[in-house]
Amino acid sequence: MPELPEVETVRRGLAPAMEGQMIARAELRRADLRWPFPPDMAARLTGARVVQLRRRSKYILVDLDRGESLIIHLGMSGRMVISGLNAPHVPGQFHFDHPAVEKHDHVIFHMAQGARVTFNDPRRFGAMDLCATDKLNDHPLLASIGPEPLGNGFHADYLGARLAGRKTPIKAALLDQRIVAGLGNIYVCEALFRAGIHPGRMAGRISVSRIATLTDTIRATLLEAIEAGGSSLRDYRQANGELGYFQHAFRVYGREGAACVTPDCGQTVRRIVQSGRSSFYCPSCQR
DNA sequence: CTCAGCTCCTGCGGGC
DNA sequence: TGCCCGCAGGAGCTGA
Repeated sequence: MPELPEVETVRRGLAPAMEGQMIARAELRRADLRWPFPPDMAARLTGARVVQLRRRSKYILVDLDRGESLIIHLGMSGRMVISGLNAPHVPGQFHFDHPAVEKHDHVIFHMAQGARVTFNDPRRFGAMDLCATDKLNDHPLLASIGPEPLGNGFHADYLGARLAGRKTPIKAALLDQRIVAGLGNIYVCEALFRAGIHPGRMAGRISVSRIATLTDTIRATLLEAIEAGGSSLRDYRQANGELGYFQHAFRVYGREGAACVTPDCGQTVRRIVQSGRSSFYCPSCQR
């Protein structure tokens, strides 16, 4: 579920607890998530100071003062919970005591100033790894990821070139992280709806002008969702310290059988399965 | 290279 | 109430 906007919201939410702070102890409550942790991961994190938190695609990058970075992926069910951050002057403040350790709390970062950051992931599709900061671009998980959709490298000419000749449905192409970074099932559905493009349309058969519209709707959809996430941080709605899962109104995702939101459309949102994933769309608005 | 299908994992909801 | 099944899905992997 966490796609680019949710990961970005988590990154922003973690910053007050982690940036500039030392990791007094990294508590690994199991030896692996999707893959085994580096065998010496706890030792390499202990005593390191967090320089800054960055995001690349759906990955959170924790730059440490030792020239290494911790790579974190939330997978599908991964979440971060902050506790014990007693800093009323910090936006997104959380002041409460540490809760009891729960099932699926796999990694706990004990920060030197008392905050605790807990990574909980029932399905364990998440991942963590350590990598030299100046070699991150060569890391196997990051090396082949396409441009950031909110960055300068993502525009109509680029996307048109990458989609040219492709026979795969546009839905699958946009989920391909090598083409564009950070999109998942939800925001692909939403962006295609806004662009008026049917999810089953062959990627290589979309007009130049519609591809330009699509790049715009991808950006707008993501920016709106990030804004909604930022609001949830500001509004203290994440009162339990859990970051990244916020209320957001989707236009088609999860709305099978409901009325299309386009005024006077009158159609009903449909769901189809493409390569094993649900796609939601309006048969009238999307062609 | 491209593309479809399988796989990992657990929680949840529907059907009976 | 309890059991079984299907589904959710990011992304690496395999095989055609």
